[in-house]
Amino acid sequence: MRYWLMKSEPDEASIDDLANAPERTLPWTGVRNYQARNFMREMKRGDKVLFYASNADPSGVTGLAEIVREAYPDQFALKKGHKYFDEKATPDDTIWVMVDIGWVATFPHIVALETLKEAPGLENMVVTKKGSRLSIQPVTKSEFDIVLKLGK
DNA sequence: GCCAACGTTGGC
DNA sequence: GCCAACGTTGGC
Repeated sequence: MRYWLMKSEPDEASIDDLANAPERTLPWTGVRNYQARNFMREMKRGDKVLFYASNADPSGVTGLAEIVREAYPDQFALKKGHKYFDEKATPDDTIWVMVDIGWVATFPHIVALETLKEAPGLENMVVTKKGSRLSIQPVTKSEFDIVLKLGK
């Protein structure tokens, strides 16, 4: 089992949106970065996800999710006019993929980025590093466990 | 294949 | 809203 961090701006999808969605699952569309896409391709059903709110006040981890459907073609890349349209995508190769995630838990309070930066053991966590813009990041088990504790 | 220009992300 | 840090594009 692997662990991940997935960023979303609250306007796009928040942990509450996930908790209130039908079957408490949401498709994770719109990833248009190759490194992030490649991580999505590695995701397996049951992998755990730290749900991260970016561009928020404050930004931070708001809850837990898990992978309920592994990578499949992101059809929005084919939809002309859609904000996730990519003119290089074809039906045979949409270039981009999405996964479905399921709600697991909403933290009683957000674990702010500042808290993550100060927490012992998270010094090497990708999200705490300067200039880390990647929207999908791998997380180690020990990092995951520390964040879980901070969220309780 | 280099790299300047441009666009985007996301903390602050 | 600013802007640093990145990623991507495209001329050469």
